[in-house]
Amino acid sequence: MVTVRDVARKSGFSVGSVSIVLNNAPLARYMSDEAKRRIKEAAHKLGYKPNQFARSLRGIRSHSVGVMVFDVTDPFCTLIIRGIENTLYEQSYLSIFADAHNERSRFERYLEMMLERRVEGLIVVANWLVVDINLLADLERHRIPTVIVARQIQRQSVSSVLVDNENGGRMAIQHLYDLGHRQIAVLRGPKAVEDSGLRWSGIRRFAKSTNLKLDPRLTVDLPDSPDANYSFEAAQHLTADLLQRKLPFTALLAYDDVTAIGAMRALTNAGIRVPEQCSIIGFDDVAAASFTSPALTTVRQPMQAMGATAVQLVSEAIRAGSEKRDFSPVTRLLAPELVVRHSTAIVRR
Amino acid sequence: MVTVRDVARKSGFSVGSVSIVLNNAPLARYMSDEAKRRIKEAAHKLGYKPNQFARSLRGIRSHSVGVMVFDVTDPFCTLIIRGIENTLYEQSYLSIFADAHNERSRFERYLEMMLERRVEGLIVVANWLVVDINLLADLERHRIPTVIVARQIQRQSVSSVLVDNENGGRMAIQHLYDLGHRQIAVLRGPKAVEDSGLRWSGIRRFAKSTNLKLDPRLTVDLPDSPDANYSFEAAQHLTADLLQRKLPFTALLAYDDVTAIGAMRALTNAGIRVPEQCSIIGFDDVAAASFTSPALTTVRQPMQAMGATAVQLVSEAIRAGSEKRDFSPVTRLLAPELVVRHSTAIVRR
DNA sequence: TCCCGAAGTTCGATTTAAATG
DNA sequence: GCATTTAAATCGAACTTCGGG
Repeated sequence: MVTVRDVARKSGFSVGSVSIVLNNAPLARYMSDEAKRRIKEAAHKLGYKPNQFARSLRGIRSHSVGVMVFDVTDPFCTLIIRGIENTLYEQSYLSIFADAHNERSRFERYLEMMLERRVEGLIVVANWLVVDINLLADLERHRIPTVIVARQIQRQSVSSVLVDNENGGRMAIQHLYDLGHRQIAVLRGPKAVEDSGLRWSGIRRFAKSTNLKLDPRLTVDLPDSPDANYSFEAAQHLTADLLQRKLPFTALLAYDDVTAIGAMRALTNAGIRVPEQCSIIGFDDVAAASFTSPALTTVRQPMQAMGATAVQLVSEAIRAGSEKRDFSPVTRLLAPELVVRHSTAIVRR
Repeated sequence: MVTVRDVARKSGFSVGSVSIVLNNAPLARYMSDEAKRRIKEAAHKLGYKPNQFARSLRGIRSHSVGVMVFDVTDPFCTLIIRGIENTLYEQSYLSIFADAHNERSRFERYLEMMLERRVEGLIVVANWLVVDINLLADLERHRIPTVIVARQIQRQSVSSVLVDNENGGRMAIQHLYDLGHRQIAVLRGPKAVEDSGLRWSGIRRFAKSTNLKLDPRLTVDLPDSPDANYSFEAAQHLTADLLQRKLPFTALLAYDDVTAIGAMRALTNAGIRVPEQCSIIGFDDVAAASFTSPALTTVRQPMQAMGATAVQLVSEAIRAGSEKRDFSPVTRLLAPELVVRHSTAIVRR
């Protein structure tokens, strides 16, 4: 292992000078260019890499950010992770990664481990499960910049990044409306999930503004569940039930893509052709959405951008902290985007 | 921050004694039980947590393992990541995570950053892209235990964990054969991907043993590509081409699930019903496989187990290293599993 | 005033050699 | 000499102080 001492010996300067030059410390302006050059050259030749532990021990930056995901298995979050990774990379941060597995105890233990490693910031990807209050209190107790992705939080110290759910809900229903659909079934998400409520209010607002009637008997909720993939089966059953009630509908608006795909399966099984006899629209634009037959029309969440934005927020907050400026947490709502594929069509007359 | 000094003050002993007791060092047997009790109590009361940086600085363990993924976006690797995470968690390791983005330069930079953090071991998830030779040399230069998942490597110092591809290929073809299929199209993976070759040799071996004829005109290769998701489109085109040639086939064996789903789309588009007119079988058992209509029959890779095994191998190697024992790298082949869903059926006469 | 160096201190935990009764 | 405990050195970087030219 090459240390400052080695560089000092090789370059003929003292450890102090080496440290000053290599860190571009204020005192470096008193050093001659020649000295700087020689020191840098020696460092490079020896392949000197400052020991991160020694730096961190001195309370300098740890150059790492904690990334806590609630469920890596959820297809929704892989692109978010890429966005996070990508942007952290650009800013030379390394990420300490943890999959909380939707378990509170894991979350807490990981949080502690991350704090021990002195992460400079924390990004929580809160897919699916409800984040309970105590857990947020945990996040608030420590004083490091925290951003939560895909969930809005009303707290003093935590920023949020998420898609504009209300607007997204509106885009979905409007797309169906524009295609001429008037009898629309809505498969809402679990009641405990806030996203679902927001999307629903976007839907309702649009309906009200256009005098579209949404039959309450055609509006059903997914059950609460800790498993994101379970919603596929649940959606299948709910849709099958819906069909049995013999209430006509020409389109189905689903809470998310997995739900939509489940619904599509139920319709196909019942001999109903998509989109000729029934249109389907999802939400998220998960990878699997383009793999279905027909390919799923959906409202895309800009997941990679969400990840990138999260990193920008923490990194701003970190900078603010180190410069002793204030940084009040913000909520960033990113615009969703309608992706028209082949699961929606003009209504048959 | 509570330090040893605080514990020492509170308990009335010296820092040294505190350290000795709390770490159960050899010298601890000379300390009175009473002293031990009081020290432990004080530490507990103060909520003392040893500073990881200080420990690591002294060359003790860093308690972290690097996890390098070539492409997080690939649905294939999320379950592997979960397996890795899960097992690392059990062993109290924290993971430093990086997404190499299929780029060599990123890989190298991340590798360097990880080494700076003194990761005790390294796990590389080599989905899709070919790992080039130089890169392996990089892995070999440093002396930390390394395991590569999903790729077999003939090197002195790197262990491998992967599915038994050859056997998996055999299982796939045998399933089709058992259903009565004799005219089978095979969509192989890119030539540069070793997995594909191994699966193919399993297929050929089975064919030979049963006198099944595989028409070379029905065997096509996916093009090499840096993007895992591109294979969906490629498979679609290849299958469409195949259909145009008017060579009859009653089943299609695809390199992996994404490929299979692409092929399924092409068949559906051409008005061919799956599985009634053509059976399809995939490989991997990605999440999307159960979402297609009909649900995809496939050969499952035990991805979570692969991740877990990788961790076990590094952790064994780390232990061996710290006890100055030898640990020669091994290759672990995990058994695939046939998952029969609804995309395969008995051949029509 | 400008340029540079030597030496010492700090961070927190571990480990050694040494000192106490 | 023995059982117990402790002071001091160590790890590597960074910053401070003082001092010389």
